[in-house]
Amino acid sequence: MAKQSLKEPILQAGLRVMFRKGYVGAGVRDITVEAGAPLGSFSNHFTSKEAFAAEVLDRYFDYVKGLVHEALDDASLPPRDRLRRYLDLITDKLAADGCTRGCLIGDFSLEAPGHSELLRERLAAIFIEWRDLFARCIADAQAAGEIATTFAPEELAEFLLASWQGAILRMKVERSTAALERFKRVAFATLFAGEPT
Amino acid sequence: MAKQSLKEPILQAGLRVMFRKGYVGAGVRDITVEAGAPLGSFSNHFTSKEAFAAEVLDRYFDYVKGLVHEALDDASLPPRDRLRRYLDLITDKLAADGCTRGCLIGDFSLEAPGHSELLRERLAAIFIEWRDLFARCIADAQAAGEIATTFAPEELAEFLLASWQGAILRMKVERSTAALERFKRVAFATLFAGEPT
DNA sequence: ACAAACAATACGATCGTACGTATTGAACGG
DNA sequence: CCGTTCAATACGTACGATCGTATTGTTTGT
Repeated sequence: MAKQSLKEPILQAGLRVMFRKGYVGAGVRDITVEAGAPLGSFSNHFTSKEAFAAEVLDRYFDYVKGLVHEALDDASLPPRDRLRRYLDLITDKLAADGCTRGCLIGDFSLEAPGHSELLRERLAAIFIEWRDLFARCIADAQAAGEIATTFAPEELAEFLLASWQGAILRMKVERSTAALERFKRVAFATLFAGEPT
Repeated sequence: MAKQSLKEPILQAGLRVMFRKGYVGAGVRDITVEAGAPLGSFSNHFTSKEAFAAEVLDRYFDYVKGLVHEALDDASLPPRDRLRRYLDLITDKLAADGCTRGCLIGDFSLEAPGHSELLRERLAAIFIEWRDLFARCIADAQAAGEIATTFAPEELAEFLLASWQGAILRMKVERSTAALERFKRVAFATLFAGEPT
């Protein structure tokens, strides 16, 4: 080994800067300056900005998966409440940043398909994995009679994730959590309502 | 007057290019080349890229409003079917482009808040106007007993628009209309379901 | 000493913007 | 009815900054 690597700080700075400025808007220099690293270190550790972004995205998704498990694996709560718990958790985190940043996965979803086929494919894979995590919880809720079985768990999970991204998008424009709260209010009264009696 | 103005062609080219590459990604040169106009003409007609984008956005929203009225003012259809008609209309248009471009309003919602306060404010205003158009139709549907009155029309309209943007986002990643079709299927069975009996 | 990583600089391309000039069509005086 | 004038617009080009990337030492820890 040589000197202590700056790879990790650069990745973390990349996450922050890309949150602020998006994939295209985040310059490599912006990132290295934020990391307190020289520009050359970027070339050294990453073959391209695109490959770098893919790595940032993967790490971010790992972080998100941690939050998902934190909420959805909580056996002390009924399954339906675990879903709400997740959304509340995210709401708090987004509010803590003043509603200025959203979800990197959603951000990249809008930008990346036009710029990078690599990122687009990574995103597609992420959504599948993400959806399966939620589908399991939804299936449990359906089995417990908390949620109507009109739709398959995967179907509801896809709808939830996509629509939630839409709510986050609105949050950024309005600089308010109103869209997030509205999503929860409406979704849990309709989408995640019990069986029609 | 002098020579025929190239302002209009440049605006139309701007719409196309920004669809493909986003706000940051679309260079002024890309746009003028697409328009077959010299770069100087851009400076002449627009004070900045930001102001230009605002003008493109306004024109795009005018176009969208045309589609909204086309679907929502169709008195031959019951109100609830008009909503579906609108979503079908958009689905067809997005599918016609191979699911590569989405909605400029959604695209800008992601990028603009971090780059331009001007655009952010325009977007917020657009969403309000847009929502009111749908709220009226939803109110009619509620009055006709087609949609449950659990939520206010404005509330449902906001939810619809935000979630629909989320579905479009997914469409771009998956290059398929599956997310759009799923949205309609689920939303009309839950969100826009009749009164619980 | 030898990899690995830092560190500094430079490349060509492209970025958004600005400026000076050429060209145009309509208004106006005779 | 014609020629001059004038504002508006097109147009070509150039600026300084920044883009992503590459290259070349220099330092560091084992």
